[in-house]
Amino acid sequence: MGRSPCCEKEGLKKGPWTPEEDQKLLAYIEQHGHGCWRSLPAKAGLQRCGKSCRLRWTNYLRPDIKRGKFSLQEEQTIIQLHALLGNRWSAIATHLPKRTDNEIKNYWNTHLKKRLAKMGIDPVTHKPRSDALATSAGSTAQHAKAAAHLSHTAQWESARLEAEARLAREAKLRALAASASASASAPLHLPPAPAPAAAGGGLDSPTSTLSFSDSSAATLASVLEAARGGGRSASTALASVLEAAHAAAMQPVQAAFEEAFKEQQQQPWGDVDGEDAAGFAGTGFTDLLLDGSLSHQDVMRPAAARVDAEAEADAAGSQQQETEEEKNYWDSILNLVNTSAASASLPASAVVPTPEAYSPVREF
DNA sequence: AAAGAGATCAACCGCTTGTGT
DNA sequence: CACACAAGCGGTTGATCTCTT
Repeated sequence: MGRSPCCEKEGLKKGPWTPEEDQKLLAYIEQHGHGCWRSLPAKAGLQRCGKSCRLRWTNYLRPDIKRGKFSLQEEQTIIQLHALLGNRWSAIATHLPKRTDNEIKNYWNTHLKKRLAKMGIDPVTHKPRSDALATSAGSTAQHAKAAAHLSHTAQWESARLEAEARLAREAKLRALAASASASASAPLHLPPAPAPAAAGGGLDSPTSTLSFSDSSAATLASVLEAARGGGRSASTALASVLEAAHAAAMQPVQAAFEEAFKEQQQQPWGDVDGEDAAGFAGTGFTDLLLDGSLSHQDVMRPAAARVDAEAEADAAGSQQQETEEEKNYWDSILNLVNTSAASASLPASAVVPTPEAYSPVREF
């Protein structure tokens, strides 16, 4: 309450932008920067609300926007990041240089979501459909086990969050320093360029320069960093980290994607996007799965194998084996994060501590 | 060639968050 | 601390385009 609607004034135009309007907006921002969006339309001579202008600028007119078809690599990155972050489109967009959150959101809703669904993967949870996992016998035990695992994960991640609080401070300091130097060299009339992320910090930049040709480890690490430094609040960061930990359990499925992707790279595909000359096929790696080259079972095998292994462990009462498995699993994830963080020249203090630093199962 | 269905994506809406007073 | 405002964000809509019959 008390907040006036953004387009309360009558006579403000809505709907598609005309080239003339685009030109006015572009010319004004190039000359003065956007400044206060609410007052911009009047100054620029536009019959639009500030919100509409901001949207038009950020989603369409901004010079650092790449338009057109998403590359295979971008698709893969989106899927991975969505598994970790959920529908946090702006966060995902920070890891896809020159792509807007709106564009990514649209692409997810119109392409990727459907593909995953067709493959029998729940696009929300990124898990194989629940019916594939829940067998009639022993499902209760599995649910209890899953809950225990989740609880374990939450405890473990909560402990790690303490270390990440420190990282958040460091990341922000780095981002501040980077943006200060960027502003000093930015063009006079344009808004300050977003801080580059190459130095390991400032990953909340919409034009992050993080290399996406790197392994998924880099993605995971950068996402965790974003959760630390780019989150809106501590609670959001906590939620992000917990979600990330939970979603990381789907790593085997992601690995299957990678495998399918590699196989596809060796195929003589046509219709390759010009920017994907590195061998990315324009048909999309999921098509490989859909056309039968790689069966659904192939895709599901890694995840299913894990589930099966756990079920067997249950049957055998082998809690020891399971504990080892989980420990190894989380160790491997952390190693990925640490390796990536180290290679990104993060200070030694920024490297996430290994589970040995604190007991994986910890009382609150 | 025309009509209908489906896909796409720019833009809007309303809520949340951050910040200043 | 409470409030107001600006900006950001994600969900949704609707116009337009493309494909299919």
